[in-house]
Amino acid sequence: MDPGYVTLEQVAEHAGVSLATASRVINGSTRQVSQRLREKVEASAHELGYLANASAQTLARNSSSLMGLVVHDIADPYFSQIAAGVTRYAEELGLVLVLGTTNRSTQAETRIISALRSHRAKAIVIAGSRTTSEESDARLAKEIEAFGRQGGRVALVSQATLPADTVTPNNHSGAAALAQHLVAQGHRRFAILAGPPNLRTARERLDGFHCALSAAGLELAHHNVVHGDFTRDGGYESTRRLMALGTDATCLFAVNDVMATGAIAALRAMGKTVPEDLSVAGFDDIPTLRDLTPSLTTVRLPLEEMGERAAALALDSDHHGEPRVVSVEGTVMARESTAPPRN
Amino acid sequence: MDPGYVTLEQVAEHAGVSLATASRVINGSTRQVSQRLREKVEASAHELGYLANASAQTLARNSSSLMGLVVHDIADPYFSQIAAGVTRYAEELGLVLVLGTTNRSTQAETRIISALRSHRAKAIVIAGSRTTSEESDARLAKEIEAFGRQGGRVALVSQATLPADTVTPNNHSGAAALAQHLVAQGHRRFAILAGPPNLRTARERLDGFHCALSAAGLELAHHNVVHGDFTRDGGYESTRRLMALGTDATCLFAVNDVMATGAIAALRAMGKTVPEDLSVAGFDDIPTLRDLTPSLTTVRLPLEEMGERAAALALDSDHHGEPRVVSVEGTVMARESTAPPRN
DNA sequence: CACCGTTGGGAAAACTCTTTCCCAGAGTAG
DNA sequence: CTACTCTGGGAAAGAGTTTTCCCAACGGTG
Repeated sequence: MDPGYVTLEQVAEHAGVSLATASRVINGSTRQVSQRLREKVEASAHELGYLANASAQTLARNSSSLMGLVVHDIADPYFSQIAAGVTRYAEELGLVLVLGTTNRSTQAETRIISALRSHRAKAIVIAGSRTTSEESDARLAKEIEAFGRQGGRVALVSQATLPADTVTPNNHSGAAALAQHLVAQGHRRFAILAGPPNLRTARERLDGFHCALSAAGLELAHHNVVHGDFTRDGGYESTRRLMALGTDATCLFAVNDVMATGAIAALRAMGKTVPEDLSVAGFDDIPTLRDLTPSLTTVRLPLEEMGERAAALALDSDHHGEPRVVSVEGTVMARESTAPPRN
Repeated sequence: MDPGYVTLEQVAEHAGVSLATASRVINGSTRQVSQRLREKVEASAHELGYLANASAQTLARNSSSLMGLVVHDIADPYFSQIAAGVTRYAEELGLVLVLGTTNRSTQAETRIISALRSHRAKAIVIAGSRTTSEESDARLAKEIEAFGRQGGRVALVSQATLPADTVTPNNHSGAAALAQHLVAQGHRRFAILAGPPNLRTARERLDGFHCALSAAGLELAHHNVVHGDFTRDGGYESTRRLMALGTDATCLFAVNDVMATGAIAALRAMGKTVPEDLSVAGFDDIPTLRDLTPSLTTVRLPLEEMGERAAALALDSDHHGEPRVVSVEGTVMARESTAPPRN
């Protein structure tokens, strides 16, 4: 009856040494083992095809080689980019990455984090903007705190209200820079697809854009700001509503690229051409969207790098003070979807 | 000194019962526990904030709640779609998903699988076409076999040479159906961006397309088939090479959507318009690419569903015979990037 | 009322490692 | 030559669960 795996005890026996010695050979412990025994153990391990039992190791060491990543939706290119960065960093350190998706449910989020806690994960990266709801934040903060007491560390991507290291895009300044660019192009009246009203990221981009307009002495008409889902279809839908009400705007700013994509599709369906009838700009610079026609004016965010840096923060175990905040600047990518307005 | 976690023993003590009883209450075992004790234990567990140690459970049960997913690149929308399907299924069953990315290295692949083996994962889904290299397949087959002996199960997405359950798109028939559609539109001379020569998926799509042309009595000129990377940039590059050599084709078939995207970009850069100067078709129907202009004629694959079905196969533990193969048909999506050729 | 089967509780072994602690032997200094 | 310090090996004690095995109590049958 082949159980399918070999234990360290069998390796030790096969090599004619004690369990302790075998253990010391397999994982280079601080203790020395003589060359002779070392070779014997290594030979036996190889011959028997020994593979350590990770759970037993985790239990004995009380620390695992797992790292967690929590995203809203892995099929969303925004998150899959970040995931690629986190993955790369984890792989480099020989860590195993656990992926949890929340579908924007805070309940799922706490469930996932508690699962990671139960697995004694080393660190967790939580990506994805949070709603501004106080009460779900409190629940999450409690989980994070519990995780910290266990010796785990958390880093966040693009959200700064929780007590943990954070990598956050400077949404405010990115949106402001975009606004300045558009104003310089000659636009004076803007419409905004502002996404969900309580989503922090969406809010910051809206605010940044708004501020820059104010600074330029321009007003943003209330009826030109429409809220909707943070998705392609949300952008489509919001644009239809905006146009149905009529707008005098010459430029439409969607607070992320996928919404901008939906907006362009909606405008095309209505027989409007971009940028001739209306300019459209987005935010994020999603790689898969770079080949849209017209190509999208947007703000580039180094998403993969952000993931990597968040992973690095989460795994930097010798920092123990105030949460650190790394702010990442976006750069305006001027492309075809915006053009000076026709007078 | 707060260790940060509560053990089952502490719960048992707090509730005034034995460790065995506490264990039986927390995970509904087959054994009954009286209502009275059950409530006491539950109350204690809740009061102390008990969270089971997953490693200890895995060790004791010799079976974990982990499920593995192996992809080439999580930022590639093809894989992130599949990942979304697998995730959904895993989450439904309360399993924790471990994500491994190989960057198309078979070495990384075996490393990841052995890590999953060491964690006593329940099942693994391996997504992504394999190269047709015999020798790396053999190594992988050995890992999979070892995993099976441990009681784990593997399912593959889109590759059928290994001895494990497989969900595979019918690349051959999908490409053939696409070819038929294009021939019916009036095209007679085709060029193909065939991807890497040794990549199974690419090969099958090429073959299917080729077969259908032959059946229609059409030839495929050798110089009209160009190989290159399976990526957006590979498509761009391949198209440039194709056009530099000159082609008489009226329609260009790229064996996946991202390559088709690169092709359209390259053509545009050369001042050619699609579909007027040249029709372009792809394969996969990546959602984020649906808003391209012109919209892409392609073959739709239900990627998320494929991921889900693969997960289901991998977790269906009462099947123990020959590997099963689930074939998924693609459907031709006729859109704007192809049009009847101008005579 | 004796016997038997069932129910529910607890003690303890098992799972596979890591690490502490102890000990023998070798080397070194006084 | 003794005493002391290293060095490297092994026995055994954990780590936190699950599960087997044993036992007491109870209810029903003849």
